[in-house]
Amino acid sequence: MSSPRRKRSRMEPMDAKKDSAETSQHVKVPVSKKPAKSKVKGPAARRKSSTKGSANEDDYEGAKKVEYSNWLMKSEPESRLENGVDMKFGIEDLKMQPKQTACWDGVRNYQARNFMRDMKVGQEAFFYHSNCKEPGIAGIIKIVKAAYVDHTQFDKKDSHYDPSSQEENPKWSMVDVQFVRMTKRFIPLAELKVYYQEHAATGGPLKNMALFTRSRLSVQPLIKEEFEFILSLEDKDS
DNA sequence: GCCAACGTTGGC
DNA sequence: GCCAACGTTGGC
Repeated sequence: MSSPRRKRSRMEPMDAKKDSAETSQHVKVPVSKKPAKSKVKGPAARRKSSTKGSANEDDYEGAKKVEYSNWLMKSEPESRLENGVDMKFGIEDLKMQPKQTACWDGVRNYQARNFMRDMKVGQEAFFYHSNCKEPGIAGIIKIVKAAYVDHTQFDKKDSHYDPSSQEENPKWSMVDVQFVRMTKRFIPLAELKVYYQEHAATGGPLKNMALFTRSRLSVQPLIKEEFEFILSLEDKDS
């Protein structure tokens, strides 16, 4: 996310158009995304991008469709202006929202969007602080509303406005997330990296962790082994 | 502020 | 469909 970055707080009472059911308050969270100015015209899906995966719609890796049980969502806890809008939205900002719930808008990357579309209500995710003094996992959130249209793509005043997206065929989605708890301690990126490197060399639960293998993705999938291993770190001294 | 990694754009 | 140029992410 933007990772995040983003934050703008707008809370428009109304809008939300039908889509947003009751949960979100639009607060914005963004996450990493970028400013959206993309264009892309026609063909819409231009698939593939680089590396691995499928950038756009499909997300099969081969044929086996890996099931992801958990997620990691990045957001920026420190102020940073993007098109004049402050992207700050740390876990403390989420806690202050009504119902401690916010919509994760502003994601403008196909892989990240597709992962959000795969999210199921009730699944838990790590809230990751990026682009800040101390990057790392700060808390746990859960998905409380499955993917629906991200209204900010149509808002010219929004920093993630996407002029290429048509209302009849929206390009971008978002989910609603709710604060669950802080992790027992902050789990720094640097610490995770040490485990990743060790596991990559000798085998271990974090050997393929997206935070390192696809570091720029603002919404990342986690398999159960990754999620549980990281949770086990809460009780270590570090 | 630097810059590596990588996604996107768009000409050809 | 290739690929160079360009833009973004995000750690350091």
